[in-house]
Amino acid sequence: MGGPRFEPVRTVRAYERVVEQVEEAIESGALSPGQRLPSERELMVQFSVSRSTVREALRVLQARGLVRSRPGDPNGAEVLPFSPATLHKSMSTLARVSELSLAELVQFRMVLDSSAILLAARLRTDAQLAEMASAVAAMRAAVEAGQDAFGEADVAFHDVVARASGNKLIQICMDVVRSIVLKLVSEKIADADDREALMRQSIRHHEEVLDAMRAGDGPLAARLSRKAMYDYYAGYVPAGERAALLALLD
Amino acid sequence: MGGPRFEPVRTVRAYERVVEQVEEAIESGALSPGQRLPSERELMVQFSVSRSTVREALRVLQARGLVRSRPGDPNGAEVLPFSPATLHKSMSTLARVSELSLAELVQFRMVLDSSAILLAARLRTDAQLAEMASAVAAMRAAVEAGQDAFGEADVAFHDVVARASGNKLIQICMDVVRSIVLKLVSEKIADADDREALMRQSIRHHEEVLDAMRAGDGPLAARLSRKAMYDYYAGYVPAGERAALLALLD
DNA sequence: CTAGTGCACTGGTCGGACCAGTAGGCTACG
DNA sequence: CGTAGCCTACTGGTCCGACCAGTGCACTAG
Repeated sequence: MGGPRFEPVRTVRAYERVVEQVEEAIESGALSPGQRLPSERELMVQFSVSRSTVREALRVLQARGLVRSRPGDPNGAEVLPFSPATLHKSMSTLARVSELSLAELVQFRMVLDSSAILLAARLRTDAQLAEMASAVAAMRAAVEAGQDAFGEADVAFHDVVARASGNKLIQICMDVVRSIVLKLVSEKIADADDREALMRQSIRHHEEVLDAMRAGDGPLAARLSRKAMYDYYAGYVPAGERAALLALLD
Repeated sequence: MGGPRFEPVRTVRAYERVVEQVEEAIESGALSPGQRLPSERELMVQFSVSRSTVREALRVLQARGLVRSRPGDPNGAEVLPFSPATLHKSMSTLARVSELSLAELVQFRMVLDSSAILLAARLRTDAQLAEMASAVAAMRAAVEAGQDAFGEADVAFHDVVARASGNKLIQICMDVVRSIVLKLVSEKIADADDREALMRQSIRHHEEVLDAMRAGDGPLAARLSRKAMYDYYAGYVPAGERAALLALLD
């Protein structure tokens, strides 16, 4: 023992080093969204690697949502502003391959949504409160119109709440998980009668939550929102898994 | 108007179609983790594209964490079991480029952690409770030993809680966000005196949470955990942003 | 002054080539 | 007969050169 500690040699691929450098430039702010990378032929000179290597690096960067390239564009690849698209992608595959149950997803939404509402009840502006109210009004108007309009108004409501929570991470995660849940649920949509009853119930719940927020009672609003989410989705969740959701209700 | 609705032709890159097919095979279960893809030269025959195209597709799949390839391996690329690595990656870049503040991250942890504790208080087994107790004991023993051991014991505690919550999504997100927070905080570590006081305080808090869970009082345990997290991290959070964290305390 | 045409780029794809690894069969030696 | 060592047939990683189909811009012809 003693003597120098040898580390296992980690062979670093050439394209990985290209990725690292470009990634670092983007995250450090040296390259900001909207700016262009040099062309592939220019990059292969700067990095002194072949175009194949440059292209593989660009594919990785593109898969990570950092850049986008268009054929024929006289400029190089474009640096993109961050979008939760890759977060969404990886969470979606997580949901599929890792066997996330609908119950777990809904439970996660209950947690995030009620927390956002708790925060929003204390931090929201009056303008945001008005936005929420008009979203609920849109929901009411959409009962007859069709399910698309109702869903959109519902999403709009929760979007305002998420924004009002002041936490971008909560906002993004709610957005991602919500769309996954909606996709799962849309595959087994309830029949028309149930749907209309569900919609009316949901509107009532939203109004209650809104009232509680208006009154500044965050904990109440949060509790109501959990109950609302449960009532809305319980029918889609296998009976055996509902117990986990009930554990979140008071 | 009227007439056929023409959609804009979406030029699909060759490598994208390769990605789609392989991805579909993996997510449908036709290819399960541990299995091998055909070699690149074999794939270029099956898809009748060039090797460059196959390789770009493999780079994308690798960036998504679905496969891994090793040079010299007589088999092709290996199909990987899902790991939260790409989720972690995208959330990390989110934290960096999208300017997530430490306050937002800690707030997110407060939400997830307290929810996990709330669930765990009702769903945990006795064995898991014992694991938590031994983790706290390890924390106590580690105060003198060093900061690494303390941190590991702390992580172990929250890991058991996350598992006991029964929600894999919560578990994974907690893991990801926790490591990001720890990385941010480790850069501005408190000086030794404060640290020891923090550790002792943290242990006391963990014991209180543990007691509440033992008593089956989930809401109390959850409230205590939020308070504990706040006390532990408030010192690292700029004063102006602490208000958002306080909004989660009762 | 404008409409139209090229040209000089871009990224996407292809094919071939070489290298450095690895695994497993084969051989030659003990 | 058993084994240590070599040899070969693969693998992925990298490079090169070529061609195509787009795009934007300058230039030209009306």
